[in-house]
Amino acid sequence: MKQSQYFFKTSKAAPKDDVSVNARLLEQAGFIHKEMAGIYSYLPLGWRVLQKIENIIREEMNTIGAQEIFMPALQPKENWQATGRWDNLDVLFKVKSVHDNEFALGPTHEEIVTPLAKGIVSSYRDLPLAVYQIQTKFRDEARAKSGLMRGREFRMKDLYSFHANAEDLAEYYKVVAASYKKIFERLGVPALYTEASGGTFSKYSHEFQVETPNGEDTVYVCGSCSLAVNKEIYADDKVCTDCGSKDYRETKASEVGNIFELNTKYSDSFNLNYRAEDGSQQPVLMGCFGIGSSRIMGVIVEQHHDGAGIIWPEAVSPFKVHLVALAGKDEAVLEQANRLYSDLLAAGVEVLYDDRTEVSAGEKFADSDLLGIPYRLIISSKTMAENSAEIKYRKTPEAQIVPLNQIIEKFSNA
RNA sequence: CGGGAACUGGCUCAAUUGGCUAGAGCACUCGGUUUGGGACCGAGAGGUUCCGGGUUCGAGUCCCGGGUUCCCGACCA
Repeated sequence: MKQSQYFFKTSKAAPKDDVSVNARLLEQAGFIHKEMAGIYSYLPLGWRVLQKIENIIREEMNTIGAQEIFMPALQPKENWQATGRWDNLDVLFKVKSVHDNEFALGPTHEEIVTPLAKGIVSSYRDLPLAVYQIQTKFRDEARAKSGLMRGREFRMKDLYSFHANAEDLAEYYKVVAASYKKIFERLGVPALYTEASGGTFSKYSHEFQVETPNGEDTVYVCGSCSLAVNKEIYADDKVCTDCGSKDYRETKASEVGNIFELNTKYSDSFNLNYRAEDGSQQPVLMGCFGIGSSRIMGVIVEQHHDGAGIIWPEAVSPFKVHLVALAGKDEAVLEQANRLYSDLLAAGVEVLYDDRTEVSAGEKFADSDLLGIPYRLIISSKTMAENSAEIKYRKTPEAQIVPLNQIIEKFSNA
């Protein structure tokens, strides 16, 4: 993509109010734009990052046999009344049309997926099943805050599983937990497996917490095995359920995933039953497993930045390479940069090309640091004299001169 | 939902005790200069000072009401 035509603009001044690192850097660098408190537009750069995050999640969901579906954000009032949440869920958006029809704007999708499964599941032979979606969620938070960390409209992957018995549900719960661990590692934000309350559905749940000073949660991390406990259920005499240690340290963290055994909570509300082998009717057991993909984008920035800007992990960077032409009025330099850009595109390398001719070198470097793409390729009259390009790494001060004929090979497969 | 702070051009800010035609930088347009760490000169365009009321000869500034945003807390399937 040529930067001169790309739908974004960096700003020299940070946004006035936003103090959180992710809000400040993502807005200043032109990845997102705030529309209201907790509600953002994603510009091409930000949208690419979100897509990368969600594609990694998608790959891992598919790997554990979950099937992708897509459910509506606008949902029938009756379903929410059936579970009692029309009146009891304090973050629910209720919308009314000009015809006075009322709907819920989905904060989560148990009220859709459970009746949906009724049409599919009728026998033990149909179980187990797992479906997921990646969707925009709506929750009227009392206080939206910290950029993408807590929004009123946000992105989430939600997985729902259906089982014939508790053992099968417990088994899948472990499979998902292992999958989540891998996902957060791939995303560059390793998460603490954290014991938490089960809310209204179950005795317990597990959260995936990423340590960050800006996190909303307080967790206690076992010093010997790193199993964590959320403050909400932590006791002073807590003994680690995994290794028996009593040695805990306190830390701030942000919840990026949460997994629950719903058991028959929603099956009961919607009479989701199956016929067992002995001919009896039995309630289906359910699990629900969430990952906040837009929050993760914020958490990644909170963890990966420096004074000059963002430092994207390669797996989620909007582009792999930032090609910067320092051409000025030197047509030959510009031509060489253009040629390298074409070659990189032809080789399938994701490249953002700073082709702007009216912008000083210093400004280009400052913008490049702010954007945080892992590899910067510089073409200038200096590199041209050596028939080479300079590679500068975003996360280290290091730079190297590489002959032009080796550039494509270097980036096309690594 | 409680407390605090803020709101002036697309962005960041200024405007003396209530006083003249609301200024500057960034960004933008035109011309020129410049190109390895946020260059410069000249010209130009861009405003319902969050909204509504009030006080006053006169309100960006003072008063009342409302809104929005950020921060702290409470809340948080």
